[in-house]
Parts: sequence; C-alpha cells; structure tokens
Amino acid sequence: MGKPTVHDIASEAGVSLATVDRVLNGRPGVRQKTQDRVQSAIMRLGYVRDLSAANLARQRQYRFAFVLPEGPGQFVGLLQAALREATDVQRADRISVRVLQVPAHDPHQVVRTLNTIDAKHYDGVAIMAQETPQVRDAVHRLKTAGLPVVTLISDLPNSDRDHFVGVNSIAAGRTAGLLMGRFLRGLTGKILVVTSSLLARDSLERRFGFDSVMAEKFGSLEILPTLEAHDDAERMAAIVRSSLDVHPDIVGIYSLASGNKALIESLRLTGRFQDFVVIAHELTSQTRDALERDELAAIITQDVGHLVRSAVRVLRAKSDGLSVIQSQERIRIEVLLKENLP
Amino acid sequence: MGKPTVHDIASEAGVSLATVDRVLNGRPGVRQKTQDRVQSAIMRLGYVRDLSAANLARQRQYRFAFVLPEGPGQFVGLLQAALREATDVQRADRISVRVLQVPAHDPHQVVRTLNTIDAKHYDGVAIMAQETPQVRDAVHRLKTAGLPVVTLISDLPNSDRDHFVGVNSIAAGRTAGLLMGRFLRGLTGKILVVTSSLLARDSLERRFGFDSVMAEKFGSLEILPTLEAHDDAERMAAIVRSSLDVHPDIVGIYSLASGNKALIESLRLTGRFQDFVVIAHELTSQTRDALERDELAAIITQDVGHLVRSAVRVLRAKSDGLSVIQSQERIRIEVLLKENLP
DNA sequence: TTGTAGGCGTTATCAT
DNA sequence: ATGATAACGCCTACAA
Repeated sequence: MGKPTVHDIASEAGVSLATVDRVLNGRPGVRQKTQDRVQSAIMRLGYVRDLSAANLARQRQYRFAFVLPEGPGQFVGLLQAALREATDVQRADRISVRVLQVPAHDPHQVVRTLNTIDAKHYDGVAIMAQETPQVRDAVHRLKTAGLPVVTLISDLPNSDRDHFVGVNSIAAGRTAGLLMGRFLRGLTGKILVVTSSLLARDSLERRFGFDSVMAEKFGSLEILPTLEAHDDAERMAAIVRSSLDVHPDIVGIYSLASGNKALIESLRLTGRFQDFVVIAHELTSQTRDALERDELAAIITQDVGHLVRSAVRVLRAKSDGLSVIQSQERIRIEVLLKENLP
Repeated sequence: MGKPTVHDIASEAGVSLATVDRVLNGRPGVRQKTQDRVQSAIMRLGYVRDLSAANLARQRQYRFAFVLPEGPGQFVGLLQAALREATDVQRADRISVRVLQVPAHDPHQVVRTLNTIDAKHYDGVAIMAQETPQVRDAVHRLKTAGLPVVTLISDLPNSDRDHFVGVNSIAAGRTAGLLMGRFLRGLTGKILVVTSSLLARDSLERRFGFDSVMAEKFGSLEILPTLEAHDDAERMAAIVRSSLDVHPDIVGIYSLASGNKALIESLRLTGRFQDFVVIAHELTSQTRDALERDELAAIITQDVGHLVRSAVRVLRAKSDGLSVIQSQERIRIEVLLKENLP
C-alpha cells in the first residue's frame, strides 16, 4: 500500500478527518488525549503530508517582494533577468514575484520601500541593500509582521533576517588575491586596485580579503590604495592613465566591484592590456567579452540564476516553516577563466 | 479573478469537463470541430494547466533508476550520497530513485542491468557508463520502451539519450591546462600526467584539452605521456618515484582522473610536494585535504549535488513531456582554490 | 470538542 | 462523441 494519508490516520486513531487536520496544523479545539492518539497514529504510520495537495486545497499563494537597487551597474540587470526567467517557471508553483526598485545608494528610499511592504500583500521579502540602522529596523518590522526575510548578495548580518543568499565577500577577495599572486608568480611590482565606489561593505570586505592573502603569501607585490571612479567613465580613464604613469611597475590590476566597463575601455585605450594580470568580479557582457579576448585573466563571480532560485526556494521554505537544504543553497564563489566560461 | 481552470474552459467552450480533459491530454473521441472550440477557449483564456493538481489526480509517480558504477573511486560514493540527500527531499514530489550498481569497467554488466529496466517499473533512467555499441543499443531499447534517458558525468553522444548531465571534458581539460600554464608562468620544464586508467573517453578528452591549451599557449612546458596506475597504489608510488628521478625538471603534475589518493600519498612520501604545481580533478576528502594543505594548487570539479538534482529534474521534465531550463541545467566546470573551497 | 460535507484543479470511469 | 460523477490528499466552513 502507498503512503499513508489523512484518512489512514483518521481511521487508525478513530477520529474524523477534521480532527486529524486540526492536530496536523496545530489548531485549537482538540483534547490533549485525542491529540496524543492522533500523534501516535501519525508516528506509527510514518505519515508525511503531501504539500502540493495541501497547497491546492488552501489555494496557497507565495507572493514575494524583491527589493533591488536600480543602479547603472549591469549586474542588477542580470539579476532581474534571472529573476524573470525563474518566475516564469515558478508561476506553476503558485509563486509570484514583484520587484521593487529603489535608487542605488539611497538608504532612505530603501527604508521607505521596505515600510510599504505588508503581510497582507506579501509572503516574503528578499533584500539587496547596504546596511544601515534604519534598514535593520525595517527588517525587524517585517519579521515582526511575520514575513520571512532573506538578504541577497549583500548581507545584513546584524538584522534578524532569516537567511543570507550570497557569498562571503572576504573569501571572494581572498580568491581574487590568490589568483593574482599565483598568476604573477615570481614577479615583483605593484597592483592597482580600482572600483567605482568603496562605500559598500562588500567592497571593503573584498579589499580586506585580497590584502590579507597578498600579505600572507605574496610579499613581493605591493598593493596600491583603492581608487574610486564613482561611476564616471572619464574619471576611470584618468585614474588608469595617471596610475600607469606614476607607477611604471604595475603588474596587476584588481577591479574590486563595479566599474568594469569603464576600466576595460580605459585599458584598451592604453593598448597595454597584455602587460597586466587583470582580475575582476561579476560576469557581465563586458567582462565576458574581455575574458574571451584574453584581456582579463579571471573573473570571480556568483551565478545569478542560482542566486535568485535559491532566494525564492528559501523564502518558500521559510514561509512554510520548513528548513532549507544547506548544501543546495550554498552559493559558490566561482572562478571563471577563458576555458570554463559558461 | 484568478488563473483560468478547466471549468472556465468548459463553460467558455460550452462543453463538459471530460471533453476539455480529452483535448488537453490528446485523447481520442472528440470531433475536430469540438477540439477547435476547446482549443480556442484555451488560447483565449490563457489557460495553463496546474501540474500539481494533475499529478494529484492521476497519482503520478516518478520512479527513476540510476545506473552507477561501483568502483574503488570515492567520487561515485559522493554521487550516491548526494543522490540520497536529494531523494530525501524529493520524496515529497512523488519522486523515488533506485540506484543500480554495476561493477566498474564491465560493459556487459551495464548492458545486462540496463536490460532489466522496464517501463512498467520505471519512469526514467540515468546512466553513468562508458560508451560501447551494446550500451548504445540498450539505451535505444529503453527509449523505444518510452523511457526518458539521461547520461550522467560521461556522455553517450551517439546514443539517443535525451540529455547529458555533466560537463564538456575537453573544456575541463583545457581549464586545467590553462591554470597549469598560468601558475607556472615563466618557467620551463616538464609536466607529469598521471591517472589510474586512460580507458574512459572522458580521460582521453581531458588529456586532449589539456594538451591543446599547453601547445597553444605554453610552449615552454613539455607534457610527458600519460602514466596509468590502474588503481594500484604501489604502482602509482613507483610511477611518481621513477618519473621524478628520470625527469629532474618536472615542474607540474596533472592528475587526469581518478587515482588522486595514491598520487597525493606518493607525493607526500617524496617530501617535495611544494616543488610542483599539482592540479587534479574532482573534489573528494583527499583532494580537499590536499588543497587545504597547499599541496594541490587547484581542483577542477563539478558539483555532485547539482549533478544529481539536475538529472532528477530533467528526468521529471522529460517524462512529463516538458522542456528543460537550459540555464538551470548547465553544469559548471568549477575551479576550486584553497580560498573558495565550499 | 468533534464530525460532516464540500471544494481546490485535474483526471478517469462510467453512462448516455 | 459527449457528459455526469467520483476520485486524488488535504483544508475549512458549518453543524452537531
């Protein structure tokens, strides 16, 4: 005979379906004694509830909000595309996702947006935002309202979010550093570090990880201070030009976060791309192209598809009170070379 | 109002549920004219069938067979563990998986096992085996019997399997080669290539990919012929000893496939691990340990968890006649360094 | 406190 | 060729 159902439990325990359902869902109105009878029947038969049947019956809907920055970066665009692709498929699972965009680098807007989210309209929230006390408070409010909250890409470690979907930035920086050092085996020289903004905690952590590894293992390489282009292509070009001018012994370039497009274009202008080992983060059309041309040596990234699918899975599990499969939800720090480009 | 259901279609088309169901499932006994009416109602309302309700009603079961080699390699063990973990979860989705073990390197047994699989007891088959004409025939038989077939890790490209779950071995070899060349930047010398057996097509392809990259980009490195230890630790130790003896200018070691345990132990015995850049395939307890100790420079691998989940998802999709999400099912060639070890 | 009956969206077995 | 009607496993009024 097949898997036991509520009917089996009902007859085994000598009660009605409704009563079984009540103890199954922890609803009141059942004597302790009856509860025990049902519970023991459940144990005895090894019952495990059919979630899809349950969802069908209760017309369960999973409505998730994804709060994402709308910046100039292409990375968030990729994230959104992956999200759309994922939700197309998961519409079949009664999952609907709404993306709430907030201007990048505007903590107030993030908070305001988070505060518009209520438990009447949503069943879970995924947030990609920089950490501020106000954001933490907003997360707390959401949790208090009973909503599962996951952080995406960039964690809010001191908030009471349920889960973080993303990678350890320090480890990502260390990975970049290790590759840089290895690829520059035996060389002495300087490493230029650029980014568009060093405000985000992730950037700081990557830089920290990068520096740690270089200090530990590659003493012959000197890491220059981080230079910020502030999303300004002109400024990036100027930085590249003057840095290469001032430091003729630059052997490596590390692009810490966003700003890859401007960096790559600037380096092409110098005509000296091949003189450096260049490592960047995040796979975008620009970085992919540069990797294929042997301009970049490596890209450190995370799979945006996996990222959004994981966020959705975790939100669903949390809003069902289920636990997540750690191994499936662990996001990898991916090392992409020309030869293993997906 | 919510998503349209079969009821909506029925009333829109002015027919009964049964008729709607017939055209939905392509069953006979409906006049062409009626079919058209129903079809147009379906289009008009934008109906999309609720798969979980359908599965509930038809008590759908997904019974999949995984045909795996039982060898001395730890890799298959990891695969099985991942499979167990995955099926624990997917039991909820009416999925059951049975593992059929066959002695490694025994094509006859594989065929015999495949021939025991019939469509009465299974709804799909995943196969990890070396390619022989007999295996291809067996796959053909399974397909003819109406069973979806996916190949796992090692493809059977000339069979009519539905899908291959794994990575391109040539690209994996190229990735290993690129890393080896980069890590040996500026050095001249020889590279030792070892494995336990060169029989498998994957091994040959990796070697091919490795050689291609080395020839294209790293002409100063000479790649020695592949040495096979045939799952014999003693033999591996002898290979390592004599090779290092004969070729004092060995700078890199590439472990093509299995046999990592013996290789690592042999190299430890020489006490000269640090003198070489060693790159291996597949993450196992041994290779992980060696990577953490800075003995291995890198591991090229694929995520076994992803592998088995993908196989199951694809089998399910195929046996429902659905298409797969390419992006989700693409298995990555992973580059693991000490700093991004999961 | 407990039970009955109907419904969730789909399929399948009967009749008609 | 078509239509009632009853499942599937679970949830939820409403009644007792």
